Amino acid sequence: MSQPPGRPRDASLHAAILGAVREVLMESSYADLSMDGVAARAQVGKKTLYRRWASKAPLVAEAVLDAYGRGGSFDVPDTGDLGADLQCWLIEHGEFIAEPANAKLIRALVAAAAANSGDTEALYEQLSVPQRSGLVDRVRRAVDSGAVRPDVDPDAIANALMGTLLLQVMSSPVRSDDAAGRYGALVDALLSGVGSA
Amino acid sequence: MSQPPGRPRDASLHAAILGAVREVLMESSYADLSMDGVAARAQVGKKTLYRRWASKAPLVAEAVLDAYGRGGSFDVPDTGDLGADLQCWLIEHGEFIAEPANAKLIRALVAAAAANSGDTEALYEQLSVPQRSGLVDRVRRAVDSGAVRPDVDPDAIANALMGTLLLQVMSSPVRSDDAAGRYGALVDALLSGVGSA
Amino acid sequence: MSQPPGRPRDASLHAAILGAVREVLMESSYADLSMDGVAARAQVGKKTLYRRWASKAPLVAEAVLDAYGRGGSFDVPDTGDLGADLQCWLIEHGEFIAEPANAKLIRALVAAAAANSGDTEALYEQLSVPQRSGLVDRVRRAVDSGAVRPDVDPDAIANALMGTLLLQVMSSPVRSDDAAGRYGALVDALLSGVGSA
Amino acid sequence: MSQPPGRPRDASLHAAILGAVREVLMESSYADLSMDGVAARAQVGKKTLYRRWASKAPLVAEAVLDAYGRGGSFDVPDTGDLGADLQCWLIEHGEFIAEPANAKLIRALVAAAAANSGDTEALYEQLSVPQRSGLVDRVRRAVDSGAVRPDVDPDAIANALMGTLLLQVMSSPVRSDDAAGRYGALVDALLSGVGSA
DNA sequence: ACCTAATCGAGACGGTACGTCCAGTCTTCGT
DNA sequence: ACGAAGACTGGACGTACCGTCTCGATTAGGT
Repeated sequence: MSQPPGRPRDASLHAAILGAVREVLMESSYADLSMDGVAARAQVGKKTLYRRWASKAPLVAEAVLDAYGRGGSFDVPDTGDLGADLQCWLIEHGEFIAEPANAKLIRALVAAAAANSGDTEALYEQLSVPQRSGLVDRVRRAVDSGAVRPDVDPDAIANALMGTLLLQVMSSPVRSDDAAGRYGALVDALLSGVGSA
Repeated sequence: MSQPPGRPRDASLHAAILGAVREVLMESSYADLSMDGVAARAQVGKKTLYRRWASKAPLVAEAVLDAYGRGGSFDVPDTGDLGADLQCWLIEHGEFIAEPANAKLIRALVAAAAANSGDTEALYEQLSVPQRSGLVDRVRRAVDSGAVRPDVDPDAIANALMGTLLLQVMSSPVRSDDAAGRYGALVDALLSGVGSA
Repeated sequence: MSQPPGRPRDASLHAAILGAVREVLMESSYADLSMDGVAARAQVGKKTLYRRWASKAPLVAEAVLDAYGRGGSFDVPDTGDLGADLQCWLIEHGEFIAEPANAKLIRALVAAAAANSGDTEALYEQLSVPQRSGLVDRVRRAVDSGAVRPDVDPDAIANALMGTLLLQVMSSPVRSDDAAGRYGALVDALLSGVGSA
Repeated sequence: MSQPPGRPRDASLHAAILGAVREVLMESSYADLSMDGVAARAQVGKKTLYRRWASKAPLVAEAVLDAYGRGGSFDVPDTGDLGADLQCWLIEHGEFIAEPANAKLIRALVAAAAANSGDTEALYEQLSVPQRSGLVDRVRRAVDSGAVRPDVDPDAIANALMGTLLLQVMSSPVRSDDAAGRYGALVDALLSGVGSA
């Protein structure tokens, strides 16, 4: 289990660089973030950046996902009440993206994914796959316990919830006030249907 | 109704430029699109571009929306059957974004909106506002006719539908096959609820 | 006789750039001169530099030769007295290179010529050919008029004079005081020989 | 005379490094020589380079002077015949620099000296001082022995001879054929004068 | 037929970022 | 302490792009 020859990479730089990326992102945007700027702010040579990340997109992706893993919560609660659990998850994430700094980070990740055609899929899945699987599992458990109809498509539900949040993030500057109220309405509609019963 | 003095703008250039933008976008991505490249491909001087669009973002936006208006349909049908109408709208748009070329265009618009914080709102609203209003109107009409419960939030429904499509377009390369099937499931859940009743 | 299409190059930038190069060169050295620095000082984009010069070496060469053509004198006088004429030429150039600023410029040209193997010949000849031909012509005229022996090699004389100056430039920081006095001694030796006769 | 503690320096590396420097210099130029390249070619760590030489310039200087001391001869012969002795010295050095590989080495040393204003004096003197003192001594001895006129300036003679060689090496690619013939002509002129007697 | 005025293609311009490459230093291991 | 290997900061390299500008040439109205 020997170490490769030469000076090992400084692990502490990783965090410093990702932190610098987040700082820049919060006070400007993906387009305004430059590798030069990150290097300068992190007190790091540009070569160190390119040794660890191939380009701007994966660097931003890691910085954002790192923050999300650090501060955001991924788990879907399971109290037995599916409606309450989904609404709880929705509100939790809604509060996260209501924070302007967090919204900027997510928008930067979307920009990184959308800008370069090669990176779209890879980067996007990093964020969405764990979320989706948490939601799908929760719904599936509700199906298994008989709480919801067996012909319900858990993926469709998960997409609707995540899509609502994504749409919210992208149009956040406007009208984020009443967004929270709609989360309950969405879950109500999904749970009980809109029919005039 | 007099014409301003000087040589009038060549109207045919508009279409040529937007077409060139779409060509570039389809074979690469937003990041790879350069104003120089567009000018060269459209056989146009750069000054002509900046005379008509303030920067890259609105140019891309118009090119994409132009294609959307040309090939996609914005109207939500109203047959009286809300479920069928929403599902029809969803499938129509789903087929549009299933076309890889169209997906690339939409992703370019998302990139343009997400990259520069100043453009996020403006560009995003151009695409989402007409869609949202069409959906909200349709749902509201269903409320008025008593077809659905009066406490339903039309905006929450619209967000869920549009968000599902947005999420779809961003992760399109993977799993676009069974996506269409889920549209019915989503509408079912919204209409009838997931409750095991 | 038509002008090529597009905006023509700004001729006034040429002088501004060459001046900036000379400024940098006088307060530092060839190695310390950077294209970035020149561009910044001349208030010019880097692209403008590379549009006109392929690299640092030819840029420096033109800047130095431009100054030499502007301020230095190339002509060998012809008063009929070969010794006086050569000594005059030698002193004139000696005074030019005694000026520290001028010596720095010449050293920069030498560095430009010596650094890149491809440029050595080309750059060096630009400076030395006109000088050499002036000297050789003058000596040849003296041969023709019978003032000096017909078996004298004008090129050998020219090389000795120019080489003395070149050596002087390269070791100038030390001992430039008594250099002037030696010019007379060299011409004396060449004219009259060192023999004890 | 005690040995310092720790592992002693590997003396064989010195030659290997200098050899690697000369190899690189002969197949490219001073500008194309990098410390990384030298370290790689000599199978040596960069730290080892900087432990022994302060920077690129003195390393190149030692490599070139090492070759000069190895293959060229510095001594001015003293057969009693000053003209023959100077011509012999001139031809010997002329043949050395006529070898393209040697010319490249000398040009690299000139580049090292001319590029950084701090190194100009130091490096240049390393090569020229021993040469000059040999020539000056030889001429002074001729003065003492009465073979030449007492008012002859030995430094002026030495400068003319060394300058001729320096000029030759800098413009070597062109016209190195008849250069050798001119050495005799130069010595003739210096010894006997150019006057038509 | 001239004149004014805005358009057009072409391409130079200043500025900024890109991604690569070096110089010179530092840090790991092994000798 | 010395050795190879290689990560580190700092900064220059040469290229590409953005958005502006400056040419000559064109294309309309108004005189």
